[in-house]
Amino acid sequence: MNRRGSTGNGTTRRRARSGPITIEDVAAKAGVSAATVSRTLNGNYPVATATRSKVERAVRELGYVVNAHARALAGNTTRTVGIVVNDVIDPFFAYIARGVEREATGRGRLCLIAATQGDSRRELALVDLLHEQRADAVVLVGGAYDDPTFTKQMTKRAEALAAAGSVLVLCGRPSLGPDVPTVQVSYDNEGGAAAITDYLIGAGHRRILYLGGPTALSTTAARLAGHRRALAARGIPVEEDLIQTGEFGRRFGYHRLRELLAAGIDATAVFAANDMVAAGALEALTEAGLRVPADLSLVGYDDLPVAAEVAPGLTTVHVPLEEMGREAIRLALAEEDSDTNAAPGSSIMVGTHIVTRASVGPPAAGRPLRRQS
Amino acid sequence: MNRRGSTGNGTTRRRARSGPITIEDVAAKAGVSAATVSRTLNGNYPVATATRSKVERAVRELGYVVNAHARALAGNTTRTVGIVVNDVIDPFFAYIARGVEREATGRGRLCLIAATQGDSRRELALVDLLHEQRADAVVLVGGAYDDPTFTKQMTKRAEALAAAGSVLVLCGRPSLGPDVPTVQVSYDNEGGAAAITDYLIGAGHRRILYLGGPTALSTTAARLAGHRRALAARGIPVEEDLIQTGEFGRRFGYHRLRELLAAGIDATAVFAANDMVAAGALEALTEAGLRVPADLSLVGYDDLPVAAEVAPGLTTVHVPLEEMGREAIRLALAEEDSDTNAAPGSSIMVGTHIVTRASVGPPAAGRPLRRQS
DNA sequence: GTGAAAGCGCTAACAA
DNA sequence: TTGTTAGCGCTTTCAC
Repeated sequence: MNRRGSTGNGTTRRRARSGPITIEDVAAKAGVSAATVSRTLNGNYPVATATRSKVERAVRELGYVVNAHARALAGNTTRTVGIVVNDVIDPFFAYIARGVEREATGRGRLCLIAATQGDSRRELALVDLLHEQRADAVVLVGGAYDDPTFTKQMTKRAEALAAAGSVLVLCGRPSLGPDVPTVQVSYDNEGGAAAITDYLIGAGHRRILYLGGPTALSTTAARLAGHRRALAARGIPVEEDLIQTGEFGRRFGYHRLRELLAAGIDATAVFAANDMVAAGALEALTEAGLRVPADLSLVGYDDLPVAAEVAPGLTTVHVPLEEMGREAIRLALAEEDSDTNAAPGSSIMVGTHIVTRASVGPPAAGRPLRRQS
Repeated sequence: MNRRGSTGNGTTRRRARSGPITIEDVAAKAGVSAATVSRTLNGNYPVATATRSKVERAVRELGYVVNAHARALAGNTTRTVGIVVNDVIDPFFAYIARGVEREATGRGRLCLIAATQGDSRRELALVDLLHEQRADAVVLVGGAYDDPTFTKQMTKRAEALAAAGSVLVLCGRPSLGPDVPTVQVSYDNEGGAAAITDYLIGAGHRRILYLGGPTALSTTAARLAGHRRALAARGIPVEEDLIQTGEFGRRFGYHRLRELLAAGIDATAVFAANDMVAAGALEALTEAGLRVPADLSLVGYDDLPVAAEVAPGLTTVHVPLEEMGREAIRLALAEEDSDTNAAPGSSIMVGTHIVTRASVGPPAAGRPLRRQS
């Protein structure tokens, strides 16, 4: 409905209309052709200065705003990128999203964002939706689903995207397989974990409780792997009682450590799988009347804001999340912009480093540790 | 480049092509017309069951993905909404963004997001960009700019959007004026501030330090106004020394309170203009060896995650941020979907309530308070 | 229930 | 430097 009449209009005057202002309207008002208006607006073609000002004036007076969809359709270029996250609140995702948004904006792209709420089917549907939008790149962040069916379905979408000249970017999540056309941005998850475990060992700790993080998912299981590796490298036996995996949230850290404390734990330090878990652990410790780091040392992972906000500040592994988001777009658009379909799937790994705050000290004497009084 | 050849193809067979798969390809494969494919896909028109399955099969086998831009152009419907925030990291914005994203997704819309980084000119440019995208609604969140030129420019955009059948939504930010076509979602900023001040008074406090928040911007100045109003209502004189406005960040809370503590302050409670400031204040207090709430009570505003994360938990004013985001989209799309151009600018105010945690107690005896030792 | 045809608003050859 | 002319891929009358 509300379509403009055909051009077969009896009068020679501009036809009276109510619809949106189009490039034709601007052209008419400026006394030039639509092509000239287009060229002026896009500035990718020589236009006489006088013509240019006439056009600009007409645009201003008419309040003309180009229709991005018409442009996308005709020009075969959308100037948008998509990002799919678990949840826009979670700082882990939010920082990556910030990097994506900033880099995209810097390259003149708008950013489509969608949240899965941890639902893998929604994730697939959202990738489709972003494909429909013909986004120049679709970035998938963190939190993968460890399910072969899912992997197959996502692989199909990666291929479809690639066939359509776009690209699926895996940001901080496991690969879909060697032959799947994706771009990958990862960080040294295992290395960071090994480094901070080694840091704890260097501070004199031998009995370190590993707390939190799912057991299965490869990306995050890497942290535990790094922990084990560091222990092994120093010849410290791994005691399975000291490996307490579970979830990634603050609540898990609080509750599990609370239980452990009630039973009494024989450890001098806690390595929480991420800062959220660490914050929960700290709460349990404080509640139990235990001081950090005097009674127990504590480290986290990710270097989220909460690590700096708790008291004492958390020594943790810094992950350059925002940088990863930027890198995701850089890589994706590099493939895109350089017309070469050459690079079948570039991939990059960013480094991590330890941020020292106040939560680590030498091992305390008395053990096992229990809730006080 | 890469355009398909004209239809004047010598052969009767499907022409060999490499370009994207279009609705025509699906139609050919299913042995129906493009119109039928369209109707099947949109499900808004009767299609024979047999035909439907043929089409669905063709879609699946070809891996066809509809082109949203072509659809938008032809159907005059984009199914996207836009949101402009200061920064995607800031929980205040992130929660509202979550509401917008969820409500939009629930209504089959995709969400375009962009961040201003506090730059008003960027904000104007981003609204233009979202207009180009023909977003069904453009939501502007918080952080307004107190500048008549800016207001005029944004007003122009609100009008342009309205003329184009879209709508500008002001979410938690001041009105552009009575005649500007916008939708507004606000919260009871002043009421919340009055309520929590009254809560403090009820707990026995008479000398309350108000800390943080810009002096100028109307939205946030409302908090100070509410504070004053509650004091006045109880007949407590306002002492200007106890009004310490400034910024909205954690750093401000920390540094300003630290200075005040060094000089000694004669107050029994602190009302921080938001939870960030409160967190900073708490840090300064802890560092000074003062206990909350034993030595000093402390309240915040917004009920951001940090309020629950610090120890002791902050008693604060809960602002239903996510709900505001949802409401923004509901209102905007209600105007949109009900074709009535009737509602010139609906507006809604959501309520706030106090969340009680552990940071408020009875007034301490000894005063003035100083840094200990 | 289905097809043919027109056109959404723009860009990109190709001429001039 | 500018205008003319085809479409981009889809939806939607209007017929049948």
